[in-house]
Amino acid sequence: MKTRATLSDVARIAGVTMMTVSRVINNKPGVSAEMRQKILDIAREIDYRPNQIARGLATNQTTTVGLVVPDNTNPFFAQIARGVEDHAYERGYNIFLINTAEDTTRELRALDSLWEKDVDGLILCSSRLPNSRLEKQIERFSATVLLNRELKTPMPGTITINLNDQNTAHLAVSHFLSSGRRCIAHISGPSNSNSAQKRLEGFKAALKAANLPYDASLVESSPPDTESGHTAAGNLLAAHPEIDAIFAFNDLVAMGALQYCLEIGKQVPQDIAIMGVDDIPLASIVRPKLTTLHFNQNYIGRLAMRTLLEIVAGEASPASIRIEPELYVRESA
Amino acid sequence: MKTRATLSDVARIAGVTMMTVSRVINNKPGVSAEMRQKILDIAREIDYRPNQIARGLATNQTTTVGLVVPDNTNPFFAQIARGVEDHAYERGYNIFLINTAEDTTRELRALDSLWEKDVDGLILCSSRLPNSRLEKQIERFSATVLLNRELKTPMPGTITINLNDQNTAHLAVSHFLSSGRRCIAHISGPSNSNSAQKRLEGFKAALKAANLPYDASLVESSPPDTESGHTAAGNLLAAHPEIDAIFAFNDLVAMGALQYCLEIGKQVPQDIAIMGVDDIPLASIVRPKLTTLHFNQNYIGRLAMRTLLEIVAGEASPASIRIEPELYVRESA
DNA sequence: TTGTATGCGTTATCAA
DNA sequence: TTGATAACGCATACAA
Repeated sequence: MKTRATLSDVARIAGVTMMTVSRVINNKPGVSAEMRQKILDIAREIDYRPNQIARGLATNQTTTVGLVVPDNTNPFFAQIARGVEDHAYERGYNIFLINTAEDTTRELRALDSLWEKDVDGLILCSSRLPNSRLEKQIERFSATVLLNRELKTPMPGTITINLNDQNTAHLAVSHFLSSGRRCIAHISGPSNSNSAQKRLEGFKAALKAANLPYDASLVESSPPDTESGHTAAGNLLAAHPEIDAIFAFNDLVAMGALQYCLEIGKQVPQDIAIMGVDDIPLASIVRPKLTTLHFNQNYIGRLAMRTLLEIVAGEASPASIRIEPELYVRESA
Repeated sequence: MKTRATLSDVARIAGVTMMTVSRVINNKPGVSAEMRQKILDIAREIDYRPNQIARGLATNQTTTVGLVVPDNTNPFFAQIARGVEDHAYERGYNIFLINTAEDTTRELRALDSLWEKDVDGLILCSSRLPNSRLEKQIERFSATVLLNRELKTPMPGTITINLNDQNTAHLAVSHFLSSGRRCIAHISGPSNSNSAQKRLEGFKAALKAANLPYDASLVESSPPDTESGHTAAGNLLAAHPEIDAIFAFNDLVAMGALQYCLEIGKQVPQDIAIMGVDDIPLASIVRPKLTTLHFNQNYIGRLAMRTLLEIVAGEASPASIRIEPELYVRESA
């Protein structure tokens, strides 16, 4: 590794001070045209690149943001991350990606390390932190976007982006009902997940609105992955063979449920209908193709990054953004 | 956002110089036990965290590494990234994630920005850069791990990790042959991908070893995603309806091919066998379950990070690591 | 065991 | 239009 050129290298060669070099590098006025050109030439010649660490120390801006997700392997968050990174790239930012693995200790350490790294902003997805701790953490960052998590009271410098979980559940139940389903089960997400709670509420509300009773034994909580969905469906159907529809927490879970139903010889959707949430790419690949409540994750990711930069620029006020689902009827329901 | 405490804040309160505080923060000897404890207490009290930007400037170490992938949304790289991040977390490192979208311009900009950010090391996956440019880029980093990419000649401070692509193709063809397939097609990856080229070579070699002729019209190049696999299979089968086996570049492509075959009413694997590569989680979810050449991506990711840190620590010599595939026979072949 | 001086590469504030 | 000086927060070498 050859040692990198610095501002003073350029300055020495050009026979000027670091300041004038700094001015041209940062496109600031106050330098003659010929001097500017000369410096630019030299900089290119010796392959000078500003040291962002030093710049960060001087300006308190790192052109760096933190992205914290439960699991970047989950297609939902993978797509979100891609959207975030795409927009970050366009704006000249770099992103620190950190997984929490649904572990609050790890989440706390993630936030600490981002703070130490002095990121310009934070995008925190599906935080599992209790409110008080969460607020304490967020206060340390000058700009934060909370994804999949609400705040009891607005906080300066933070904007929340949430899926409309209530409506999501409502659309699912309505669709089941309108296609004649009568015994609807729900595989709920992690009980400490905000979305899971909201969707369960929506599920209950939708039943009530249809004058149907709510039976708690038709709801099974599960981690948000395929195997867990598989076993949850097993439990549900063992206790209630009469189930003719399952509303799953997300597509991954729905996938597992679908697989289980197929394994025990059920026809989908004839015998039992299955609906997921998210519309991950997988949903349209599996057979039967998954009916799901679509969210455009790439767009949400970009939106999160864009919003974050607006906060950084001081152009945004505390706000909460709600994203609406769209019902994509495919083959499983 | 409240302003953060600095070393000198702690020092002032403790009534000592920054130096002694620095010593206890970094666990260095030369401080009395009581002083150490007192400073620790104060630091916790005012929630002091070392500013890694400043520390980085002073030490030239940022405890930060860059991870460059074509697409973090591709399950293969998502798993790799997870492995990298998991191990980074354990070692106290943060990772910059950047997508190249298979675009060399974007890849170059990614590497430039990582260099400016002064990362301690670089993990570069599936670089699409021509050799000369690649070498020029790598020289700038003190430690780099190249994944899915070979180097003509070893370079100081860099280690390559590659899948054994030749053997991968060989295992696929052998399995097809031993199960009686006679007309084997290959959906090859991007022509500028190292892996794609090697697998194609292996494919040819395996045919030759079996005394079978190589027919170039049985090979179709395709981007490494599901839709592309779908259309590639379409092209192949339109020209050669007699194809009874397809070796796909990866599971995503295989998935698309599988879907296409099902759509035109072929039975898999009775009429046509399909094999992928990677063993992404999806492979065991889809129906029929995909037979594939398994690689443990999480392990590879961790290995890459571990290896990188060994280079950083000066404990490693230039080397090339080769990962062997394992045939996972499931249902599609 | 503790402190002083200096530097890392850059920007900001004045001055010339 | 350019330059001198200080500052960002911390670590290193050397003294005391």
